[in-house]
Amino acid sequence: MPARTQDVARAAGVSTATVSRALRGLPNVSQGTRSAVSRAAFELGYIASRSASTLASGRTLTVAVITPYVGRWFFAQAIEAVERVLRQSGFDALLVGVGQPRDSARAVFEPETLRGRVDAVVVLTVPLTGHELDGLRALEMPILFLGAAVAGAMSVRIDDVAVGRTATEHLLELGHRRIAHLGGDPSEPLNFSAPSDRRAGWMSAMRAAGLAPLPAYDVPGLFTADGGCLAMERLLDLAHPPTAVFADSDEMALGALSAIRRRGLRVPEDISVVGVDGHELAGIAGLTTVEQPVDAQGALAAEMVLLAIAGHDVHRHEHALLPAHLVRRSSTAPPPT
Amino acid sequence: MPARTQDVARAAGVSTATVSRALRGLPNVSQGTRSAVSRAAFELGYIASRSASTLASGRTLTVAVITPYVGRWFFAQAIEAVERVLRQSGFDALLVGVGQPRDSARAVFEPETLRGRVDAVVVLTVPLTGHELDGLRALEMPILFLGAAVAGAMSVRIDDVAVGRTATEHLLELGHRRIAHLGGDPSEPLNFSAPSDRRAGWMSAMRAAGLAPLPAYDVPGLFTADGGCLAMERLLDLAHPPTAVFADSDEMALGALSAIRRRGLRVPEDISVVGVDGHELAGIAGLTTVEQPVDAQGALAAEMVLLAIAGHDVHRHEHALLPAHLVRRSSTAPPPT
DNA sequence: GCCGCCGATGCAAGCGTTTGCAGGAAGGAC
DNA sequence: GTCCTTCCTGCAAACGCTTGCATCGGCGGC
Repeated sequence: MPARTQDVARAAGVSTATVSRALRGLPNVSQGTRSAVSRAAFELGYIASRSASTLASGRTLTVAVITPYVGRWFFAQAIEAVERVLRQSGFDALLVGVGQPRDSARAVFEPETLRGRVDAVVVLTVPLTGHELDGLRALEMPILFLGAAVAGAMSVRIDDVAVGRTATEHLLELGHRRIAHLGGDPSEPLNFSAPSDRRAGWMSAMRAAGLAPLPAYDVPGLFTADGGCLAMERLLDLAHPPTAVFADSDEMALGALSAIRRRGLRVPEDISVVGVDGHELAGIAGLTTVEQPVDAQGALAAEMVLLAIAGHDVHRHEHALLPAHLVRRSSTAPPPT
Repeated sequence: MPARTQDVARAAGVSTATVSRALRGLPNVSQGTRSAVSRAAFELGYIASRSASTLASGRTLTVAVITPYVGRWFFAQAIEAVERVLRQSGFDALLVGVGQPRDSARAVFEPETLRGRVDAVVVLTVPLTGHELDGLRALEMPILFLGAAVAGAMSVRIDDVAVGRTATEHLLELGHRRIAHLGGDPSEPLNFSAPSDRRAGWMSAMRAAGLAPLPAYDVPGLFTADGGCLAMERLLDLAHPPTAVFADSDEMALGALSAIRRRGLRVPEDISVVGVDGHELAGIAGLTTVEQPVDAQGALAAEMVLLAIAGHDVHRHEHALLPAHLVRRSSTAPPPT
């Protein structure tokens, strides 16, 4: 039913080879022929078959976006940006969700299935096994990690250690000494690098201030609002609760805020809270946070991957580090005296 | 480099036709041959070329997910569910973001480009133009609308009129009379059906209670927390502010909550707020809400689409309506006396 | 013991592009 | 006027799988 190359060729009075070249803007096609072919193609509503051209050329015009979550804030924002930029360049985004945690009960992510299916891969802070990583590399196509750096592949991220340090130093400058940390899930079989890096930043800032980061002050918040809420309650139950909390994500920080208020304590008078991300609701809630440019990271990731697909090997191993900056709001203040 | 059908055929001592049939579980292949082929395929790490098999068979094993947003809560949750179920059935999800609002400055969504690219389409509450809808129908493949009902296509959604009524009736039962509504963006060139349906539910419940829904009480919140915040401020500036607010989404409701508190008013003592969705942060914030099963909607949508692809015409026009129910929390109470 | 039927297999023709190679026309240099 | 380039164009061979059709045994019924 739909028009084929053959139909366009016939209508324009040329061969299919010329149609293919004309439509893709290849050189060695006369101006007259080119416009004749374009017109014929337009009139017939011709759209080249994706599978046929992929089969013949090996190009897919598709990029895989591998992600452990779609529903969580960071991932959703990043996916949106990546997809937008890809689409603007005529590329499709193939969404690949890999279960998390990826215990043996679930199907493993099998990079091999992407061979011939996509031209490049964007991996969203998925903690891959060595096996999966090797499989990905064996594909011999551009790979970009968004939110983590992996040797031998491109990456776009923020400096998570600096993020942790920035947040902690902000609290230290306000005069806090008992600063807790709400992090990821230590029981996750594979660790994301962001939480451990942010924790490292927290520790480093504490030590630099001559303070010892207490183990009891380092609690898992699972990167969810509920988790942050529960973790905060645990902290408040301590004999000496912290006067400030640094949460690895805004979602956890918002959970912490509600736990604090439910106890009848005030923020920031009794306890200060600082998060990470730049979640829309953080602004609404007056949460001080270390804002990261998610949209920019996603867009840059897509652009780098597109360059690599186009053969710009210059970027094949580029590691981009985008700035994150503290946004002071009303959830942080000096500790109670 | 990767193994081809030919290689497997040679290794198993059969023809490529038999390999194809054996590997896909088609009938008329002896048990012995089947296992020999499977073993050979496994040992060679054979994976059939997607483009070749699509070209030859017309099947793509891919479903397009068309969405105006990825970053917003409902969409992100729904996409995650749809993708998960598709993947479990061996299908890929092609993410297609269509700009919103889709003014002339942006590339229009062109359904024709999906021909031969996917086996079915899931449309997430995108308000399509008649032209786009016609284009989609011309594809002659299963189409399912998630979050809205469109004649001649499958759909999965909640009863949005009932949602509006449920929320409003809850407030009426508590004794509220001055009930406002935070809705979508009336300036959107194309209207989503959810906001207008929910508004209709609000109006219907008000009228049933013998009350006239005031135009001044019907304000646009743009479906964002910021928008909800601003809209709430406008309501509070009225000579006679409402004693209760029904917001079309939890994100707007959370924005409203913060606007109310920033004015020094208390929730629910001074003003009651009820949202819609079941956002994780709604639970944390104690927001009363009409919870909708987003994950279930997404999963069901994927399942229906898969059935339709498999040729079960029974479902070709099925409209599934999932239940939403009120979750009472601490943001609603009788009005101040 | 013959015939018909059925299950298992192979043959080969697509599916719709892309692309290396060759042919041919036109134009410039000598 | 000849020869060599330079462009443009077409031919036809892939690309790797699917599937209609033909073939070929073997088996049961009569």
